[in-house]
Amino acid sequence: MEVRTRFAPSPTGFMHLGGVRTALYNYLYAKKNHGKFILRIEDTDQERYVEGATDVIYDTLRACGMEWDEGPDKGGDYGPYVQSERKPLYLPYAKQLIEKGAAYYCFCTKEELDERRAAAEARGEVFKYDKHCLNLSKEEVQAKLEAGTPYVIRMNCPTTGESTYDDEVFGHLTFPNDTLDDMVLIKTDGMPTYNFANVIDDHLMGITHVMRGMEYLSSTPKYNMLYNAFGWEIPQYVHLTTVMRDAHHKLSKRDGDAYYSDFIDKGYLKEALINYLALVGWNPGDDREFFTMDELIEAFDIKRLNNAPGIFDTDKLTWFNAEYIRKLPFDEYLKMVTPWFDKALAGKQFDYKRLAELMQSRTEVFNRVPDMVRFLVEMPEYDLDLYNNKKMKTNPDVAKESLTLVKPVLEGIEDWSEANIHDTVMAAIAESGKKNGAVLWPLRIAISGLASTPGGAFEIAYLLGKEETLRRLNSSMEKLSKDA
RNA sequence: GGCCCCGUGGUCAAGAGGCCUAAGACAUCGCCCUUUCACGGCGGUAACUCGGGUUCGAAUCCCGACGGGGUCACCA
Repeated sequence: MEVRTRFAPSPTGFMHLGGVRTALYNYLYAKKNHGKFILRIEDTDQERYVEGATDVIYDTLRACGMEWDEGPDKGGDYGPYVQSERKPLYLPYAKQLIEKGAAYYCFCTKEELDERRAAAEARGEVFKYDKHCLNLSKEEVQAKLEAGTPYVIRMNCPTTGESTYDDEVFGHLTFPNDTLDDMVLIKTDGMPTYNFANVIDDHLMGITHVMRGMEYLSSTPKYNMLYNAFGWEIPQYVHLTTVMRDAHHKLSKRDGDAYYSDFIDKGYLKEALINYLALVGWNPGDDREFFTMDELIEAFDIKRLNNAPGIFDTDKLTWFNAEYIRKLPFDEYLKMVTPWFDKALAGKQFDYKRLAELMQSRTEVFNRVPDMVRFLVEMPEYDLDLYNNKKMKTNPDVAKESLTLVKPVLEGIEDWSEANIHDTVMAAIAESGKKNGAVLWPLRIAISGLASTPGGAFEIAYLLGKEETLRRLNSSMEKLSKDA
């Protein structure tokens, strides 16, 4: 039988990383088995409708390389793929259930239920719908319906015994039936609830493997009752663990670190994000860590899905990102880093190509770039203490001598190329008998004002240009004789 | 609180009774390379939640405790 998986997000306007991972596993499993990956939009909550939200879903999935085989914008043999467009479909199924005695009309209002729920909570009890409306006679129900009384349709759950099912990740699961609540299938507005639509659609769309977050673990017995009531085959369940921010919280929008776009905006590469995400809760069984999408497809195996929640480690993601950035073809890196250079260096002319060469191995996340290059346009205030470096055998006094030595040398350089600056200054140092570090360290400090910079004294002098280099050198020498 | 799930270093994890004196990666620390930093190379610190069983033998199986998470909506 052909494998058919689905990703069924509700359009909230953002793609949660946990959702991206769920989509990814669904995609990988389908592709691995030469099956179909279906995209279905679950928008049965009309109050939560967000303009443009489906585009966010499309764009994210496509950007990551998870092209779906069937979906709202693509069609397919099982459409429509947007639940709100499927609305007329659901009621007849609910009515079938009523005829079978597996569901019933309920006329209790939301307000009444809220009151009863509050009362139950006040008594320290768990609220469970008491099947009040199940006891209504056929005539009473008929009368209320004819009178146009608003209603919902509830599922009639057993209150005794237990339910079991098998999950590919969690194994054999057992739940006592007395904790099952008669969930609403059809809402007052005629829309199905997720709980209902999900079952109907998964069946109608021929979904063979349901991979979703483990928050559905305990409501799955109810879904199974629905499948059974209809006489439908129950799909394979693959419940995925939660992606956590730390041991106590899942990734949430409040941290500003939960959405795909948060990370892309910060300058994380989607390839790095996908690669890392795949590894939170899954592993290939060997020591491989780097995967292209095709390699993930090849390596993916449900059996290697973990059943303990995983913490999303930004440090590791950042490492992945830095690795991916280093592997970028230079031209691509240059293109990507340019806007980040612009952020700090706006207006001034620098040799971006050379700067990029120096920066590529030092870039972990693009949003850290501006702070790393800003010193080129604005000489930082710095402390004379920076001239103290034991290993370089330098201190403010040594620095003063070194800078005095190097200044006329720099002034005399006509061809301000990096190579020429290097050769000329190195020759002068050799002639003076000084140690390289004793000259080069102070020089770099004098023209950068920073303890660490992307590149050494020559690279920075070159980037700055002769005029600015000498200007900084002079001002640093002044500072040195004034304060030292 | 009821029910359910989970429990190997700070993090991701390998491990499916002897191969474990517990792999690998990130982070961290140290050394080397080097005109700084980064890259790269080498090395170190660091874990089976606890308590009972079962067994000749347990990180692996069972029970309990503890800890964490999930779920109890006309949200998905």
